Amino acid sequence: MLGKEYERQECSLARALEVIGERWTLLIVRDAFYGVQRFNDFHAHLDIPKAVLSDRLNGLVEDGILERRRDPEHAGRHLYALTPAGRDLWPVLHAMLVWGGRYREPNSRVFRHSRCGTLLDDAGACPACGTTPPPEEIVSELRRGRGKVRSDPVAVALREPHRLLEPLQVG
Amino acid sequence: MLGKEYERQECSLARALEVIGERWTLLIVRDAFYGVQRFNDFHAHLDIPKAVLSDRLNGLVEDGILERRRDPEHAGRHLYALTPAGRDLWPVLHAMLVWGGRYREPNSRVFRHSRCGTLLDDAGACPACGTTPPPEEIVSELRRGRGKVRSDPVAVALREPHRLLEPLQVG
DNA sequence: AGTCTCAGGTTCGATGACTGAACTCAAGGA
DNA sequence: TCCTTGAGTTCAGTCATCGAACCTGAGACT
Repeated sequence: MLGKEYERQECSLARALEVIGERWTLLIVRDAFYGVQRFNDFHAHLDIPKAVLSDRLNGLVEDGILERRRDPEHAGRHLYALTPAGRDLWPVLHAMLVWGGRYREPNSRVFRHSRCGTLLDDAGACPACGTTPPPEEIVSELRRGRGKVRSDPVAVALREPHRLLEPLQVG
Repeated sequence: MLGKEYERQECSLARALEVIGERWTLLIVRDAFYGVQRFNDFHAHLDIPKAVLSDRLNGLVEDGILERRRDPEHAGRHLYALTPAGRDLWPVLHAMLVWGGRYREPNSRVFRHSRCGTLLDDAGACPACGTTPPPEEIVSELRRGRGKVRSDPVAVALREPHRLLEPLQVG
């Protein structure tokens, strides 16, 4: 995005948008919540040009949203995982998912509290427990009849219910 | 933004980003919550090129986030106001303000429940009332010692506490 | 050793979005 | 009448994004 900064805005919204406001960035963060960790998996699932993906991943690492680690199983490869600051983006993501689901198109996935199996409400809280579960306690599963469009390995792996932040077994 | 769409993503987050994911869009929506209604006021407060502002306002009207009305006091001018769908973006905005305030820079404004004067918590709820007030019941005021940077008429008008969505008296 | 494949990038030209400045146009005031 | 102000539109230059092609290092295969 041309001039991703909004320097003249003295506002924490502007500061947040400088980090997560660029094209593709929030979709990358979403996939990170879904457990995607590898460059190729992001690439396969997002249809994003590799150059842009590389740029965004570097930016997210620099900004402290993602952490880059060496892949212990494959020398020379990396794994990307959300930092605590990145995990704290869950309320933002959830609010956008809810809004989009209400006004654009129902989301293809639903979210349950892993402790009790109850569907989360629009505020991200569990009506049964009366708490707002952190992402580690949220299980995401496909809504019936949806999610058959994409056939990349990540989309296939995500057809099974899956706990957020848990590394996805791809392929 | 080049190809603002994310067609291959079957996800309500992608749908939401197609509407509010472009540069400047969320800052325009923020100002609309602050009561900004006129083209020139958005322009003065955001330092946004007029061509882009015009494009974004048209897009937001098309997408049902803003409503364009004739200005009853000035023939040929317009007023922009949030639709119900636009007002429902408040949780998204608030979540981003909170995240940016925590990890980037404390926000220059704070938010209180107008009924009881209590500061809202990070989830946007009023701890005293136990409810999550809608934007019409939220008063925003400058945090002490902040907000002296900009001197445009909108920034000046916003130095007084102000109820969200209430048209701002500028100039 | 030489070749193949694959993940994870980088490089490249073409296309399209953003920018600031200049321009237009209509309404209202001096 | 001229001037100003609000609300845009137009335009050339700059910059981001796109998709395709290319590169590199690590195993794996022959």
